[in-house]
Amino acid sequence: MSPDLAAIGQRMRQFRTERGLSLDRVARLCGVSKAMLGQIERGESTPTIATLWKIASGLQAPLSRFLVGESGVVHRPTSPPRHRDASGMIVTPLFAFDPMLGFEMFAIELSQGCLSESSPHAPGVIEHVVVLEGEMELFVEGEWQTLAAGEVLRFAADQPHGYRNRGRAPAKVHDLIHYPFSA
Amino acid sequence: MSPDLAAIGQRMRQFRTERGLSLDRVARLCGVSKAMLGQIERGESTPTIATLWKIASGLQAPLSRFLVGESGVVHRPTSPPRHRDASGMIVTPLFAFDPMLGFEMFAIELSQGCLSESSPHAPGVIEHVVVLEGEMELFVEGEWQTLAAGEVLRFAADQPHGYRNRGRAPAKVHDLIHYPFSA
DNA sequence: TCGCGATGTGCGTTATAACGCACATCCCAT
DNA sequence: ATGGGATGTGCGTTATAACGCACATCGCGA
Repeated sequence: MSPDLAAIGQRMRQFRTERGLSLDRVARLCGVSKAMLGQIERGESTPTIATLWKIASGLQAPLSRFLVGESGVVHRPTSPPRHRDASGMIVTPLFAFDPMLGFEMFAIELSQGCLSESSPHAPGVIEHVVVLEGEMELFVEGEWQTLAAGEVLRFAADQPHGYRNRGRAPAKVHDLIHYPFSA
Repeated sequence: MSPDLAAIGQRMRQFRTERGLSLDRVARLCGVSKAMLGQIERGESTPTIATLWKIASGLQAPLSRFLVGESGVVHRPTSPPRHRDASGMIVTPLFAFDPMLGFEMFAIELSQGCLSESSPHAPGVIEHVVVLEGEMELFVEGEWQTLAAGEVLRFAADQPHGYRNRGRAPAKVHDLIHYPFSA
């Protein structure tokens, strides 16, 4: 969840040393003092976006090169951050929302007979549903659509929508919610 | 392209007013003083990445929402053509790549004993793996990590990485590949 | 008209990002 | 050893990000 501020310095240092650059050289390349660069790499200072941009620009690297959080770490759903809904939905977060990536992802189990109405999200929000097991129905744009295992549906979630399971077995789905770059 | 630092405040203000939020409300949502938010919106102050992260996270918006401008939304279901790899991987596209969303998503089945080495992708590319059935191993940052069903892993894919299945059953996983917003 | 809540901005203070410079260390070549 | 160049870190100063609070303004209803 947290931006992992300590790690952005480590990525910068790795990026720099990988191409054999000195702090002094980088300082001249991007117009940031090498003392500041050293502090950032050691996690003793969090840069402003202005200086981070100067660094990324001077190194010709995308911003996301330094900003992505928690890379290479396995998330084990040990004790459930698992959260049961009143309507019979069991929601398990898979990937927490990350501002740099713009989406979050859940595993959802729909018990038999479950019905969940969802009020519209913010404008531009898009949901992606992948059915893993069982069968479910999605209310989208005024009508119910049936999805079997292996089928997917992408829809605009800034409208009223809902999920239900009228089958005789629980349904397991993945739900990816993507937040827009513009409304 | 230049970051257009003056415009990031305008985008924040537009984002906020579009959903009828007050500075005070946003301040409480993301833990940043409303005075600071006002200054940022007016371009009188450039935030640190820490506060920008707090803002984006509190507003459930991607960082790139304020760093670059974009527009357009498409929502269409995709049909699944299936594609077998030489190494024993069966790759089924779930969601095709969409430039507006910045990612694509596959369902992958790893047959028993399968081994697939992947050369590095472009800088900033991030993969998200979710194990659905069976067990698999991922080579990330110099070491193999084991993932059981229900476990997930996010890693930087601009480095050498690989997948293999040394279990006795086929493994089913989802793979989401996110491409950075280069600048 | 009066007042009251809500909103956004100005102000003084504190925390800290960023700079320039000097110092310590390491690495070679002599 | 020994000196000199290159590298990374510590230190004092300055610029400014960030905070809390108070003030000005704008509806809106009594």
